[in-house]
Amino acid sequence: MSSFQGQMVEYPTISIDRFDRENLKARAYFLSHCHKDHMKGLRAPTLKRRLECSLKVHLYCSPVTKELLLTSPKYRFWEKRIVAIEIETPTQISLIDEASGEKEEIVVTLLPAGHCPGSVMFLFQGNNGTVLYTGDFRLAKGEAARMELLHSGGRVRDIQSVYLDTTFCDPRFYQIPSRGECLSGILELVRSWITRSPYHVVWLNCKAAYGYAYLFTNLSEELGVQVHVDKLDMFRNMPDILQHLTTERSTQIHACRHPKAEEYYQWNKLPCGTTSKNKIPLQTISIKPSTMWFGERSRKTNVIVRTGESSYRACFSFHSSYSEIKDFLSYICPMNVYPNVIPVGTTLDKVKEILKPLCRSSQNTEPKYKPLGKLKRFRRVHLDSEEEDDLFDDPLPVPLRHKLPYQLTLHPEVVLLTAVPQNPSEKLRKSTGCCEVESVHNSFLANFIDCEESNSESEEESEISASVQDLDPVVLPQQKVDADVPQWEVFFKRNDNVTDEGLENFPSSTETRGSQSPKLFSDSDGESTHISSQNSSQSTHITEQGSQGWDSQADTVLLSSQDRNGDNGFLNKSVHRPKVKDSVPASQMEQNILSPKDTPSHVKSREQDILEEKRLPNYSTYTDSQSSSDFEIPSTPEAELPKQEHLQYLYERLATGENIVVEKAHSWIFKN
DNA sequence: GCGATCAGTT
DNA sequence: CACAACTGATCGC
Repeated sequence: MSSFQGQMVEYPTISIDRFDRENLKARAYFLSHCHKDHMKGLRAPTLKRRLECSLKVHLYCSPVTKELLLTSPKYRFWEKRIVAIEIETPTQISLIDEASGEKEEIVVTLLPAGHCPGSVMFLFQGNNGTVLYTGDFRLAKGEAARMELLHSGGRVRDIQSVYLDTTFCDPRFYQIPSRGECLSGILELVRSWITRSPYHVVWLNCKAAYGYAYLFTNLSEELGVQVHVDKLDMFRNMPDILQHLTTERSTQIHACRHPKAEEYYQWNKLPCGTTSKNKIPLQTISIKPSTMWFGERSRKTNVIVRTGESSYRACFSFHSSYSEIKDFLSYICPMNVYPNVIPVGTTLDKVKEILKPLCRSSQNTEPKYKPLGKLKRFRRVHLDSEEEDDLFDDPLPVPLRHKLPYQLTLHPEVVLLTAVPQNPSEKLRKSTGCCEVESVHNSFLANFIDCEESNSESEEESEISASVQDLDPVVLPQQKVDADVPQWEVFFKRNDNVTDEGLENFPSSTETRGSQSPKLFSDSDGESTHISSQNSSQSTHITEQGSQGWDSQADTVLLSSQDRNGDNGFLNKSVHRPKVKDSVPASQMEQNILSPKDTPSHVKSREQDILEEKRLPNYSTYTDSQSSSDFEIPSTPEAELPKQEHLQYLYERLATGENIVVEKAHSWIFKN
């Protein structure tokens, strides 16, 4: 819960995300996203009255936020006073004191925050310096480096203060599985269920909050099944979201709600009814998106956790993890940082203690040089003319250039890779200002799900860890591999460190698919579910943008290949599959088919086969879009660019299963 | 009656 | 152990 009071020390005449008390006097208002806890006072009669007499007061937000806000009649009175500002378009605003006529100019730039549809960060530039208000955000490691407008003259802007979303700024929340990993996990769970028969349905037990649209659209996109929701009028002008939603209950994916949701959750009843239109009982599983987090050194487990016979929790987070926050802030390296949130169980001082070392020290006021890697190199020459923070020499800053799709603007050569098979939902993501970078890439990446120790909640039945077993046949574009840097995929061998435990997580996907059995794996003791993390925690951060946490990529790569090998012909969605006994509960089927205790030996050999294939010279066919960009954009200024021979060495050692010195690897790749 | 606040729940 | 939303009780206008 944000404890930001609405005002920044540098620009106290504007108010952001708070509209009560002192903020009633603001010359301008800003709303970062449409969540209630950032809208305090926004519909209060006092503010409404003020608006009626102060005609120059406006509310600035993203176009999507405006749309969502005005959907609610309670906020309609704002209609004439909301100014939608396009993402990444520096815009000058005059802050006028209506009593004195005093005027101050400020330039604001909206940057995508990846928190929910329309969510943005605000970058303010004015006479009191450049400040960044992050609102709530979920940005993967390295994403700040790709935000062009955070840079100037090839460097990170000199930022005076950051007002930071510190929701998870505590080492407890060291990592949260990436959006892509979570999405993949949920996708495969849903797929494994709804492909059994038309009467197998999934209920996504989501809160009434913006932020799940991206989940719905991705599931719908991948599975070709619309999502049943109660309301969709807020998306009426967002066709790319709208097309994936329906208010018609005869679909297999539901996100409809009910006041007594918990009862439904426990009894696996669908809020909109328990039988199909022709009175056939529906087989329902429920999935509750929840934040799951993992400590730095914790064991691995899955992003899907089974909580009952037919109920699951799936990892889903709207906020950046501890390591993502640290990456973000250390990249920006401002003079000051102000936490917007004090997480429960910690204090302002503790949070500051964590964040202060990531800021510029008071001794060294010189902004640190931030090499921009490819971003810098790919900047066009003409851009240099508008660099060096000189926006105020120009009375009316205009957009820096013709607006390109986000990724194009930021990382042109990555776009060449991903834009080839135009992702049909890219427009949507753009339009919602949410998660563009990661989503787009992950739809190709087929990120998978493994992460460390679960924060199981003690509720409902004892939890059963479950793992989704295989991935959908993601069509990867043929991708160019950076020839300069050794590729992890070439060297990594799945069975390096595969223990029996590890294998349990990887029953053959061909097996699974062949029988249309569930792709879930249940394990009652939880101890044996985790994938041996030795290797993957050493895995280098070779994802490109949309990059995830720094581990688990090895598994991701493996699974992607495994899946594609075993599963290419499987495209038939929503067809009845007679082989499966519809009435058998998922748990039973999983036990029957995927019992960890008797993983058939041929499964292992199949794995080996796959791994062999992975090492074939034509591996590039299967290579994820994981270019080397992260090496070229070190996440900290101190980070050393790994040398080719080092990487070569590292990968070879890992590939052959030999020990390497972990600290050494970390010093190349990770910050501390 | 409405809204703000708080505690509790999910 | 979180979030974001909701519910219900209480208080004040």
